[in-house]
Amino acid sequence: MSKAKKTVEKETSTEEKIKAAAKKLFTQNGFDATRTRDIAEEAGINLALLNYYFRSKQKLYDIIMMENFRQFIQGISVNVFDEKTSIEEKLEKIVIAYIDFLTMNPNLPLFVLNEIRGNPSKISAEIHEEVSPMRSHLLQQLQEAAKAGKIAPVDPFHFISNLIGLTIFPFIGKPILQRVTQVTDEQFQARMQERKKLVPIWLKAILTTPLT
Amino acid sequence: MSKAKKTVEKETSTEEKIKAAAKKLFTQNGFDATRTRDIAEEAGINLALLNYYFRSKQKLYDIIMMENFRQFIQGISVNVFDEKTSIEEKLEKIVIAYIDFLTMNPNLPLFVLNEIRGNPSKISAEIHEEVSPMRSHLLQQLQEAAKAGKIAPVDPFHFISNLIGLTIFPFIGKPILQRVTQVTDEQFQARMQERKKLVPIWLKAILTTPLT
DNA sequence: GTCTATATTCTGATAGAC
DNA sequence: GTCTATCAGAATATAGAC
Repeated sequence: MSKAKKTVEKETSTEEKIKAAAKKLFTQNGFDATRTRDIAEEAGINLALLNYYFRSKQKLYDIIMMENFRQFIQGISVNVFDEKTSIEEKLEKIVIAYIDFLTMNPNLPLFVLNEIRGNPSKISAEIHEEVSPMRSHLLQQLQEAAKAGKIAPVDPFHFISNLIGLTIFPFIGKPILQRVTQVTDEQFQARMQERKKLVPIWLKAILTTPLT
Repeated sequence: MSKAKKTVEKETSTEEKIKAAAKKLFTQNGFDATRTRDIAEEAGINLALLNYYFRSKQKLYDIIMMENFRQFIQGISVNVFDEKTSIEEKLEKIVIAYIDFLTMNPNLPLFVLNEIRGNPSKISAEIHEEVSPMRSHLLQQLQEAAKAGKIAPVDPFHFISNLIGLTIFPFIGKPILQRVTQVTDEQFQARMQERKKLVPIWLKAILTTPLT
């Protein structure tokens, strides 16, 4: 408090403006389709500044990408490790957290999937590190439920595929789904809210259905 | 038979070679990340020939894209319109056809989704034209089943989301799924074969589960 | 139809003034 | 820190010989 500050400094810094613009365009269009000039314009700054703050387009992209990915997987991590909640509750919470998160970041899943496809090894380490414990924890709890006879034995691959497919896919396929089912943006949002309670019910149904 | 032909002409034409190479690279890497030089090299021809046959990279891409998309949606169309088969049978056939098709073209879904995101209006007309009758037919049959009390009333959006999500998503998310569930390529293929019979069972379970 | 060589455009990055 | 002007390289597209 000794030194008087010029202003309250509420404005976002140039660096943050660039990152925000980059996140928007990169997640929307991917790396190759995004021009550094477009990022600069979107950020309302000059092209040279982009290279002043971040050394190159690639470095900026790497930073954005990692932050995106961390967000993407940590959207659910909070809810997985609580020892007290039952597997049913846990699934409910995971699905709700995912849908809420993706409602705020609808372009992220496709972006992440593209990134992984184009650069499999890069993100792999990150995935393994961050996701692995969650997966183990969740699957173990499922196996215990199966042993207790509450659900049918679970194949991890199918379970994860179903969980993610039912939860995330609508966001990935939103344009095609809306076109095919003639659903407006508002209706789409409403449907996703419905799925918060529907998907856990369906997952339970899948888990308890005998495989004739 | 009057004129003697030089050879049996089994070789694919230059135009076809270019299209095959373009399909491979475009679906693998997308539009921007694919270089015309790479297409030419992959096709075993000269770069100039690419512009000789197709006016530009964009025009070539448009052609490939449309053919891909037609394949993508027609993978199921054959099975939808048969009046005699029950809704259960129809779902079984659709899922099998889809999984078989995607096993042969694993990169197509992500490619198509990206294309739609980057260019929503372009494909929209195509979708509406080709898919609309199938959707109507299928959903009508579902509604009749619901009226007959065989299944619960169905929301078209949720049903289509579930059908596509459970069937297609594993192909889109293959890299991440394999990493998370520690599954090899061979095991992945085996799981997809399993899903041919599992997904229809699960869809039936979802359709018959009361929404408490 | 197919090639080589070249023109043209685009884009990431930098130099240098302020 | 921020800008203008510009460079260097890459990529698409074309001209013209064969």
